[in-house]
Amino acid sequence: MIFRIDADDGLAIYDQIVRQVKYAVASGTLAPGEWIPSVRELARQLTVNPNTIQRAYQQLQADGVLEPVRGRGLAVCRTAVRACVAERQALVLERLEQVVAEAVQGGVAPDDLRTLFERSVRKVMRGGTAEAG
Amino acid sequence: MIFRIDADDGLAIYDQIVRQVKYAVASGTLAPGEWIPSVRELARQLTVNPNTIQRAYQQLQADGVLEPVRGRGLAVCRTAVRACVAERQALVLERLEQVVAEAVQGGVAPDDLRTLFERSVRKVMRGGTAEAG
Amino acid sequence: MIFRIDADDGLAIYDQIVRQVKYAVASGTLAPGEWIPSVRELARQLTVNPNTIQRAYQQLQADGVLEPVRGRGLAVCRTAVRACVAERQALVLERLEQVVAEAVQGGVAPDDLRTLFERSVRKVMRGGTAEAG
Amino acid sequence: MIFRIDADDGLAIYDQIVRQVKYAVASGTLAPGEWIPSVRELARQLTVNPNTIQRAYQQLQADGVLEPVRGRGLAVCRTAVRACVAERQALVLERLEQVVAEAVQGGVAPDDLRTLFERSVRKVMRGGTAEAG
DNA sequence: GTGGTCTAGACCACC
DNA sequence: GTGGTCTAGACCACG
Repeated sequence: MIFRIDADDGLAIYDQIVRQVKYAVASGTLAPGEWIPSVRELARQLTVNPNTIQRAYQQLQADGVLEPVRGRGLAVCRTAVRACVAERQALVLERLEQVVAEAVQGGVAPDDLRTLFERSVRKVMRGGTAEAG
Repeated sequence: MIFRIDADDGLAIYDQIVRQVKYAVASGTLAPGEWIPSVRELARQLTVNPNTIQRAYQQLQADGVLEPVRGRGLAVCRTAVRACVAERQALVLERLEQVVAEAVQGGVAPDDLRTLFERSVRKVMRGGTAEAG
Repeated sequence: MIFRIDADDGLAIYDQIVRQVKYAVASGTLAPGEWIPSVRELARQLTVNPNTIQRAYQQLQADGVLEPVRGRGLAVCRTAVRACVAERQALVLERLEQVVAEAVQGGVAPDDLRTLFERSVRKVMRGGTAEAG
Repeated sequence: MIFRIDADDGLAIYDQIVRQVKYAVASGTLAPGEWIPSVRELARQLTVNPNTIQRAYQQLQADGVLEPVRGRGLAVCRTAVRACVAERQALVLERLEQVVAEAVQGGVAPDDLRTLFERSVRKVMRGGTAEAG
């Protein structure tokens, strides 16, 4: 499990962690029943304050993704996968709609938008495969 | 010129105004040389604090989109159109790439992403034309 | 609006605040649209760290009870009352069931339990009216 | 002697054991002079860390409910019954008062509270008898 | 070792 | 002035 934090994301650090954990659960990288890194451990890895991690984990518990096991740590809930997959898709759709809406409203032609979209996909795929392989 | 402010956008109000003015210039809705509403006027229209409008207009001046004319008000710069068009496209592209990157990294298949994208475009086109016409 | 914090409650301070705000909304003491004391103000009143208040308010936002108004403060959501009333009743019922279940399971006779319950009600009513009047 | 541990109780495991032993003594299920299961035995039965059982037994000794017999184990004190009965009743009363106080303070009408209470008793009696018989 | 809570104090953006 | 975020460091209960 490796998380990447981007301080310039605009999104709060704890929120980036929440999102990445949910995505990891949705994509199977983090399986139900598995242990998530301890608060202190992840804080050390990301060189972030433990409180920030704590806050992220707390929200993940409130969202039913993690469950605490007294004195052991935090485990991925067995019921979380479906919700995470659904949420991920809903989130992507929502953000796509927002971008598309603003672009169209701002006078970008739909066909130009499709071109830009394809360019994005290709770029990300290149970057992703290049980075992964 | 009508702007729409969404308090729940997450984006700051003054930023929404800046963006919408630039989009309006890019799409020709706001032509070079035209006058932009006064701070007080727009603040009244949007029921927003005048300071907020002031801040948006300052940013637009700093970005070279508006220029002050002594005793008259603020006019759209004649040189601003090209920059606004470029910026709009760059902005859309940047946001698209971000969404696409996160989706792919989160395990969404490219084809699923295309489906979601097309759904967004159709939805926005429907909503947009319905709302406008 | 006056909140009372009991450090020996066992329940976390921020949780006591959350519960009291919800109860206040449920009972109409805190009306929809009203402003809630600012983070710093309430922290000063209760001589508690602002972060603790902040955390309580954040959870109340997550629960849809409060909504932030940029630069103004936090207001009680207009849709929150029904949910708060229902939650209050559900919570009371849940806790009653828990106490009753443990008592019965622990060998307390139902009639003795009723006596204890009536004694509690009378005591609280006395205390409440005495305190209020 | 069978104890039931509920990890989601909120109450610490060792505390659940302490309470259940006291209740058992109060209701006569566990008679004075009887032996209580050894730390290891009970830990195995409940699949709980032996340290946790140890802690519960220590607390019970401190409360004068159990007494150690060299080389034999822990026995229920002959003087413990009265204290356990009194403590059980006091505990139930205390918790009832707390729930009632919060409910009334939160705006629940006393008569509504009585209805909720009776509903709880009936539900628990049903569940209890159904489960026991 | 684990998570949970709290304090103290700082910085930011927004209105 | 407002809320939002983060750091630093402390203490606690639990296993």
